[in-house]
Amino acid sequence: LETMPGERTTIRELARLSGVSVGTVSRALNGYTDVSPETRERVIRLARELDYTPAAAARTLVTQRSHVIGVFLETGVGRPDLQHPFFHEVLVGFKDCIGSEGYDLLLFASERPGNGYGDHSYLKRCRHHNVDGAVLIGVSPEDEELRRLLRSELPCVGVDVELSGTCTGYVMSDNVAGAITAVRHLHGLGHRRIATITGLLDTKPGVDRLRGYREESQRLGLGYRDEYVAYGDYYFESGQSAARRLLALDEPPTAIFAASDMMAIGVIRAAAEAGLRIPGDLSVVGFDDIQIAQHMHPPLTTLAQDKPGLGVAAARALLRQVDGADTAEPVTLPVELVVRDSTATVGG
Amino acid sequence: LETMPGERTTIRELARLSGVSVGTVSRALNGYTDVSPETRERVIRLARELDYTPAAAARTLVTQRSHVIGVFLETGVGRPDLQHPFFHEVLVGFKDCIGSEGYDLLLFASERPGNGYGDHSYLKRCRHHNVDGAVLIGVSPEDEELRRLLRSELPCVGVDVELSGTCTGYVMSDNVAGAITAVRHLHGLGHRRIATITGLLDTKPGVDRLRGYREESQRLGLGYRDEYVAYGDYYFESGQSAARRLLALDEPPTAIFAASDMMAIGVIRAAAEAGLRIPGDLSVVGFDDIQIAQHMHPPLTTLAQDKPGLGVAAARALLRQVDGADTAEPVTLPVELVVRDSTATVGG
DNA sequence: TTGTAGGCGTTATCAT
DNA sequence: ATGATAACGCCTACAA
Repeated sequence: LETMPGERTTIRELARLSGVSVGTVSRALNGYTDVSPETRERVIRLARELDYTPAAAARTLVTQRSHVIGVFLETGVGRPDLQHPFFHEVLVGFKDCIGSEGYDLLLFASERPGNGYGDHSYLKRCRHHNVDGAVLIGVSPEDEELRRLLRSELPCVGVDVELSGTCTGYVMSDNVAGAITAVRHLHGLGHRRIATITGLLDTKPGVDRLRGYREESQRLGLGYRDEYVAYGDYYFESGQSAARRLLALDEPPTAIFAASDMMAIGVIRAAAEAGLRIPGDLSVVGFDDIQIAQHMHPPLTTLAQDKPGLGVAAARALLRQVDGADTAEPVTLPVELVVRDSTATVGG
Repeated sequence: LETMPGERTTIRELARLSGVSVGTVSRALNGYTDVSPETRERVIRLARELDYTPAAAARTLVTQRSHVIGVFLETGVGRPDLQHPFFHEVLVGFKDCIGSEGYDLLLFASERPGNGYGDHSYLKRCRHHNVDGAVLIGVSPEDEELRRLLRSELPCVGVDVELSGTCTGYVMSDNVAGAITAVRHLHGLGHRRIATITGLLDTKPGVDRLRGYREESQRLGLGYRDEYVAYGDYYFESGQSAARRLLALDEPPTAIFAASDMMAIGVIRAAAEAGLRIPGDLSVVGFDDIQIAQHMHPPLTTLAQDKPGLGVAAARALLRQVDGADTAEPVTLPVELVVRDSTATVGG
């Protein structure tokens, strides 16, 4: 009852050893009902003893289902968002959820897999590996190659990017509501001169957070001041320099809503340079709730995104498509205001 | 010259359309020399027009090479190291390097891929997908299942974990040297009462950083004080509470070497609580050089690990194995002292 | 309930 | 230089 050490145990081997045909083995292993209990038990036991595992390649070939989900996680210099640990945290949630459903993840790394046949486009790479679906993170929606993928019949889901296509959905935090909450929180503390530092405005989260800021400012009758909108790119440096400009204004803001925690940290730094105390002289609200946010000095008030939750939502949306759903509703997850010590009543 | 829209273009289709046999098409596409220039050109052009890509599954089946590298990135609660963005940064370097060599990454997510055949062990999961090699991140080397994988003939490489086995190597920063450098730096600034906060001592980096601290302390004649060694787990909270204990000592240290930046940030926080100024009253050195290290207040002096470099080194080591190398030397990468503002001359 | 056989898309080994 | 043809490991009608 032994096999060669280095050799892969095949279904044929199992058949030989258990004295039935390969067809029967396959049926037994795959839980078909039309196989006698004794046979099934014998086969399963043997499979366990020999530590048998089916060859995914063979199975994929015949069933045309790979049980693998493709992941495009763009980390190039063009899309620096990915240095952001944010996406990795989303990916963890995605992985856990999809894993529990029997799928593995293929992280696309090569533009010419197997060194063959020239550069691979999004769609080509998916087809090459026969992935059952794909999740797109940090991609730019304008890309023509990407549009071809979305036009195909392959289930896709975007994270933090508004994708539309045949079987395509996306997940995103409720950025507008988050920004509104931020402004309202500051307003509630008595602030009337509230500025914002935006994220990249070629990303939907960036645009939405700005929109929420504007809407709520207007609604609260704060009036719109062009000079109170500074443009950033989510990163520390842009937050710091934007804050410097803001604080140098004739009528500087008493509160700043930054569209990311990293920028908020930059704001705090700029405030320190200017000899301002947080939150005494300036209140700061961030966005994301990254890990160190709570460990800053002072701990940062921010809008917490449910990062693993976004991953789980993406996974669910994708699996629904894979299982043949015909609709692909975009899903929006709520964000939560976490009040810590970087905000206080105005002048307080 | 058209194919069905949703249908996959196969090599057979290519053969039909170009009027040659599938064998010839395969040879033409794979760059064999024994095919006439005209035929080759015709086939390649057709393949491009039809956006043909070979089915990885079929190819894997016959060649027994998948051009896929498996990734075990343990993110469970048991191994919380993975919340650490550190490993993700390593993974980026790994991915880029391995991608340029024509490989893609399979991120293992499911314990029962395809919902079949019971839970999969490390080895089983690798065999299932026929990966050409595997990289192990955040795993515990004691695991019996893991040892079975390492005993197999499958090329493996560990990151920050000392693995040994048939075709197994590992990559790691020079943690001992890093700790030595930290102590020497502080000693050079006049510090004589230097404490440390360790990382997890069931990880090699944790042990090595402590060893370096001890060795250099002894060498410099600082004497060994048991009370100057506090135990942490790499995370903020442990750094904070360890620092509180250290600072409450009768003869508190004037400098603390923390085995991670997160703990160093915890130290800074504890110092602030105690009314101590950094670096005036206490110097702090971290380890890792995580992104926010430079943006802290004060910017953190730390030992920078080359995270993408570790990934690249891991990739190279693994590919060497895949290509048939018989040796698997562990590789150690140097760390670099980055002096910022959290360290100063004693009492300065 | 079980066996047989065809086929999934390639590559590789023969001939020719 | 090219064309058959046999694998690769598995699933799934269809037959028995």
